[in-house]
Amino acid sequence: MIRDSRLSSVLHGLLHMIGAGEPVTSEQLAQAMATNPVVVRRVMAGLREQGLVHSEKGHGGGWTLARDPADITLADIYRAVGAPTIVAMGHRSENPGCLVEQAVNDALGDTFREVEALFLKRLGAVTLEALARDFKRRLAKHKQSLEDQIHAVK
Amino acid sequence: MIRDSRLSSVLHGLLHMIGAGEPVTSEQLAQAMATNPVVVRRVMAGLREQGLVHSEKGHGGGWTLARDPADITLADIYRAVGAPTIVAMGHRSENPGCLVEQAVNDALGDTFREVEALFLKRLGAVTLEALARDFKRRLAKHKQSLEDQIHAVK
DNA sequence: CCGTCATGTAACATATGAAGTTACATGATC
DNA sequence: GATCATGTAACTTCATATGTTACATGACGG
Repeated sequence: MIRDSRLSSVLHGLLHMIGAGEPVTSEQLAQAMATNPVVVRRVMAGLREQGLVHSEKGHGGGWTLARDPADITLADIYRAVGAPTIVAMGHRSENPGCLVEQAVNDALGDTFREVEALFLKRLGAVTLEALARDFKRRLAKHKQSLEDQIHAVK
Repeated sequence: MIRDSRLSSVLHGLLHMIGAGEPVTSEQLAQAMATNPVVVRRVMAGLREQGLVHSEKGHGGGWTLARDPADITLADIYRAVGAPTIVAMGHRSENPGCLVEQAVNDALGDTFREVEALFLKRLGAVTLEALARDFKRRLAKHKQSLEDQIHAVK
């Protein structure tokens, strides 16, 4: 079962970065990601290794996107956040000789790879830029809705 | 990430059941599944609710298949073992109003459903009977291989 | 019936891994 | 060199899956 709360969390942080025109500190990201600074650094370290973000120390330091958001897809992020294989069964590494698992893997091995490929393909079709645009649209709509409510009360 | 060690474990148990012509006790299944009887009952309870297996108390009691193995697919088992949704992101139930997650779900909601559908479709194409046959084939081959080794030593 | 064997299930214990925390080192800017 | 930020190791929760104990329920065989 795919259940990555980290991907969701990281996206919060990245959208926040796009909004700000300057480096964002781990402290600030921790707010956006509803966690604490050290966890932010830990997670962002993965993205940095993949060349998605850049970090700077000292005054005015913090995190920035290392690439154009239009060149970053959700697949990049998903991989960087650490999802080696999407589908895995049993204790393949523990009992590689188990005949039951051999039979299952023979019957479904291709399926596992196929499902994973489909998932990543779709993730790869969504850029961070597209997501940010959609998010901004929702935000504007949300604000409008709030204002309408205020007017209605008056 | 799909990572169901239970499916693999349950398959061990079910193949064992097919082999035996009589009810198999939780104790015996626990051996086959490398766990203990209570866990077996817990897991098998899910299969029973789906009408895949049947349990009988008392002398000569135990677990039996409730259906022809040719009519049971791995999808049935996967579902019964408890995998409501394969793909899920974030804490949708916690922050249903979160705009970031709304954007992600809008962009990938169909993908999630699609990936899950593909996975279940492939699982649905493999019957327990087919798996059992393949397993037996491997077992025979394995035995043969062992005998060959013995002969070679002589 | 009554003893035995098996499942059914609640309640608790343990283990595993993710997430959070503390502490301190490193490097950059002022 | 004081301050601000990341980098990282070590430790502490926390959640969840799994294992365990204990006992109730029901079935069969005498």
